[in-house]
Amino acid sequence: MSTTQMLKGIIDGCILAIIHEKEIYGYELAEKLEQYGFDSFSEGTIYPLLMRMQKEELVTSTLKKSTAGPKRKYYSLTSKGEQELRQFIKRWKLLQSSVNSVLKGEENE
Amino acid sequence: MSTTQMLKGIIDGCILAIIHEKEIYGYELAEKLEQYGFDSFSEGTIYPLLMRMQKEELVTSTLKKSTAGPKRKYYSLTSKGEQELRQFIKRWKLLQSSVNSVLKGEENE
DNA sequence: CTTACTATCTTGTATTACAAGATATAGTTG
DNA sequence: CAACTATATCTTGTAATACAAGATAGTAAG
Repeated sequence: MSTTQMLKGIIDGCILAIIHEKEIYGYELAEKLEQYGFDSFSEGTIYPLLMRMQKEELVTSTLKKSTAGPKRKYYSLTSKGEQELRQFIKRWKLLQSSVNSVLKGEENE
Repeated sequence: MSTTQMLKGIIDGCILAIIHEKEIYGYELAEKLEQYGFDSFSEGTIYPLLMRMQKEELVTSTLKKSTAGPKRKYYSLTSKGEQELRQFIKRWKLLQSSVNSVLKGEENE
C-alpha cells in the first residue's frame, strides 16, 4: 500500500488499532469511532470493511451470544493484521508530517 | 464535506494550500508534492483533480507561455477556494486528533 | 528527423465510502 | 400474544476517488 493509497484507507488503520486493544464487534466499533471524534460511520461502511479485512486475513472472527439481539461477531487481529497495523502507523506518521509541512504557511488561520 | 469524506480528499486540501502560496501549474505541483514527502502523484491524479476543482470554482486558471513545451496552465485560488482551504485545515486538525487518540495505545511500536 | 524534455489531457478500471434498506434476535409493554 | 424497541449483521446499488497507461503537443538540441 502506497502513501497515496492510504488516503482512502485511514479508517482501516484506525479499526485495526481499536481491534488490537481488545476484540470487538461491528456495532460496538461504530460507537467507539464516534467517541473518538469521527463522524459516525454507518454500518454500510463498517461491515463491508470488516469482511474485506477478514478476507485479507488481517482479522479473524468468532460468534458469541448477545444479551439482546442476534449473535455478535467479535473480531481480533491476526499476526498479519498486527503487522499491517504497525505499517499503517508508520505511514500515518509520514502522511501527517507531509500534510503538516504543506500547511505550515497556513497555520495562523 | 464530512470528516469521512475528507479521508479521500486530503490531497485536495494539500493542493489548495500549495496553490494558495503562489500560483502554480500541474506539472510543477506534482514535483512539489513529491518534495513534501508524498508518494509521487501521477498526472492521472492531478490533472483531473485540478479540473474538478476549477469546475467547483475553487480555483481559476490562466495560460502562460513556457520556456520549453506547451503552455502552462497556472492555477490560483478563488475566494471560495480560500474558504474551502480554511475549512479543510479545521477538518484536518480534527481528523489528526481523532486518529492520534485512536493510536495512543500503539505509540511505542 | 529523431530524441528528449516539458506539459496537459483522456480513457478505463478497481477501490472506496456510503445511503438505504433487508433480516434476525431478544426483551418490554399493552 | 401482538406490537414495539433496541440490538446486531448483512446486502445492494451508487457516486466519487486514485491511478495506471497512454495520447497529444510544443520546444530545443543533436
